Amino acid sequence: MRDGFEGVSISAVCKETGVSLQSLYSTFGDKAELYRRALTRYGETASDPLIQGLRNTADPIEALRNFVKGFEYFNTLPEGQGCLFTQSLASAVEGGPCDGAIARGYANRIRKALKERAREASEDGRLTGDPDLIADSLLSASYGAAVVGRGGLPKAVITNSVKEALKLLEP
Amino acid sequence: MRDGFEGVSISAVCKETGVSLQSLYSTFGDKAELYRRALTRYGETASDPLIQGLRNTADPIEALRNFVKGFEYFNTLPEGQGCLFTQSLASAVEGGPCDGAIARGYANRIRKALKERAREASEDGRLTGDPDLIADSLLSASYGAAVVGRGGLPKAVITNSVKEALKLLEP
DNA sequence: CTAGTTCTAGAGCGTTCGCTCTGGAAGTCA
DNA sequence: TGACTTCCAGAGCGAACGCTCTAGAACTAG
Repeated sequence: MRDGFEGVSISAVCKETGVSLQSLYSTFGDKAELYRRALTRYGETASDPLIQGLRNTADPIEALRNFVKGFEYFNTLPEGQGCLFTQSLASAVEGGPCDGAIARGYANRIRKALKERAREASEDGRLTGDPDLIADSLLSASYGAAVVGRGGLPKAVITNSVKEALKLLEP
Repeated sequence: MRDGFEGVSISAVCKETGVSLQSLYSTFGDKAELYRRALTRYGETASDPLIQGLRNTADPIEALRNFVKGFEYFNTLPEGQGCLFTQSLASAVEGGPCDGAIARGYANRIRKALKERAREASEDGRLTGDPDLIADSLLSASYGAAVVGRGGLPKAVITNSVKEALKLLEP
């Protein structure tokens, strides 16, 4: 996964996971399907909890602030690891096996959740400015942070971005 | 390039560019070097002008605003095209041929230029808030916009992010 | 023209790819 | 025990990979 769809071979996956070649093919069919299932799984374990966190935090401002603070996570990853969806979107080729569809689906769900909470905060009068602009700004910022973290740019870039983004969420 | 380092074969490059296999190898040596040269070339044609624009625009606020407005560019790209550096950083694997070093170098140069202009604007009293935070925020936002554009997310995400970022650059 | 250089199309090298197939070990139930 | 299923290591398939090599076309210089 670290190396993307083309960058890794099936035999490497077997070696790394200890799963036999046979099991792998009988379970997933082919490499493309394995990749899609991995992305789906990643969504379930990484993005779904994120969306849950956005939705379930009672206070909308706190929900959004927690989302932004989560960007710091990308400063803690070991070299060569990062958000699979960001990598998928940044390398998306329509028609190919990794066409970004799964990552795009999750992006739209996160976007929707962000908008809902931002509008909620706005209606409560606790957010100055257009909530839709802020929601899209935070969504885009999350991808930016993922790239910065994975790419090994100075950690201050993310830290500073978080600080700045949090200012948007102050009354 | 569209498909990253592993995603494209040398013979595909020959077919696409019309350059003979021999010429290609005698000029670049091997595939990894060709990739690095392509990235360097991309920096010269895409990022250097960007940095020049940041540096040469007399008014620092206008320079930063133009940088942000440039994000809209990612809304105009055909499918499967985008910023090579963003793709490189998002897929960076240290030790591999595409370890992100070139893209990282350009990132730091853009970051430096952003900081300089932001500080300048701040010293002129035309920027509220910490210029370093704003500079890193804009840098990160640029990568976010590149991902959003390449990934085919709704164009409004970038448009809204630009609008919101421009608000940071108002007095 | 000839001699020398530069370029290219394409065969071919060894390797690895995604994927299939087979032989036999291991486990299950009677 | 014996019939049956489930599993896995590894050989092997055709294709594509990165890269090299060679024969000859195209060009230049004198």
